[in-house]
Order: sequence, then C-alpha cells, then structure tokens
Amino acid sequence: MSGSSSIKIEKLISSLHGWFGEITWWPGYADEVMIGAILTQQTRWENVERALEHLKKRDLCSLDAIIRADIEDIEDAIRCTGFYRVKAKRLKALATHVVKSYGGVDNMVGLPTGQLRSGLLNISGIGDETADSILCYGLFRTSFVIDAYTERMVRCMGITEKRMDLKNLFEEILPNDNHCYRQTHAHIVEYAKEFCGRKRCKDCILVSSNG
DNA sequence: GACCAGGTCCTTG
DNA sequence: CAAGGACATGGT
Repeated sequence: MSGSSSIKIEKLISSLHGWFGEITWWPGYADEVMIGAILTQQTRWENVERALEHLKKRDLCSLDAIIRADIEDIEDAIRCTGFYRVKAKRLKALATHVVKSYGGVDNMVGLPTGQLRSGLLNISGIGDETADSILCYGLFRTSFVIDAYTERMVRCMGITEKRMDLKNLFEEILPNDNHCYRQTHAHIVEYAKEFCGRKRCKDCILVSSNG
C-alpha cells in the first residue's frame, strides 16, 4: 500500500509545482520564524502577522528579547493569535532552550538536524509540526512539515498513512534540498486552503483518488 | 450565534 | 493507543 501512496504523492508534488510554480512563503529571519511557528498553532496566519508586528514594535521579536521580557508584555503583544497565555509560555520555553543549550541560533548551524529536532521536541509546547516548521523554514533543514492541510489533502487522495509515516514518505520522495521542501509544503497549504474543506474537498482537480 | 483556524498537552476509557 | 477537552481570539 505504501507503494501506491508513493506514486500518488509523487504526482501530487509535480502537479502542484506545475499549478503554482515558485512561490515565496514564510520569509523572515530565524528568530522571527521560530516565534511565528508557535504563534501559528491552530491559528490563521494573518493574525500571526499582526502579532509579529506588535512584537517588533516593542522590540520583542527575538529570542533574547523574549527571555528578558515580562510574560505579560508578551501576552499583550500576541493576544490576537488566541491561546495567548500558553503561547507566551511556549515562547519563553523555546527561547530559553535555544540560549541555554546552544548559546543562540547561530550556534545551531553546525549541528545535525536529528539532534536539533530531538531538542525541540523536548520543549513543552513544541510538537512534530512546530519542530519541523522551525527546522524547515527557520533553519533551512530538510525536515518535511505535515500539518492539518497536508493530512486533509492526502486523505482526499485515499492515502491512509499516519503523520510520521507520511513525513517519511515525503522525505523519501523529495530531493534532499530545503528549497523543494519549503515549496512543496507551501503548495499543499495554498491548494488545500482553497479546495479542501474540513468536511470534504470541493473540487479536487489535482487529487482524484483514482490517480 | 455557530463554526473554524498552518497544535499540543493532559486526562480517560 | 484513541478520543475528548482545554487553551482563546478573530473572521465568515
């Protein structure tokens, strides 16, 4: 069964690339991406952007600043993303981990992706998706992000693998190139936002379950 | 007013 | 292990 899933995913990747071409998605410096990765948990990206602006206005959009800031100030800045109390704690935990373990983002560049991923997953409030987002979009690693949209989309195509198996499938298929990883995930989200509702896909031009 | 949003953690069965 | 609730604001 995993063989047919591979074929479907291969087709999906190339179809989406043809459909969208190159797109820019989640630009920004590493600290900003890491912060955004937590803020976007179960939250629309537009609200995350507003929160990032609030943080920047108050000079709080860096891990160093997050460590020093009062928790209440962080909460105020990110309120518009919802779950603001838990997210403020998660930001503190992330910033503390990066500084305590590595002395800063710059010192993470030489370390293997697997080691960084384990470190991130040990932080309370960072799960698989947030860790992979940080690795892929913040640290330019080849760690594929599986989110709710990706899952919806592949279910639509009759693919039944679980999240981590899906991640492995994508990583077996994609070339070992960060650019391809970020493009593919971005394509999936942009397509699924438009066509894959929570209940059912509207008009799955690219993802018929018959291949 | 109902329902959903680029998750994660904790508690139950 | 799977399922359900909590966390919370903002948009449709």
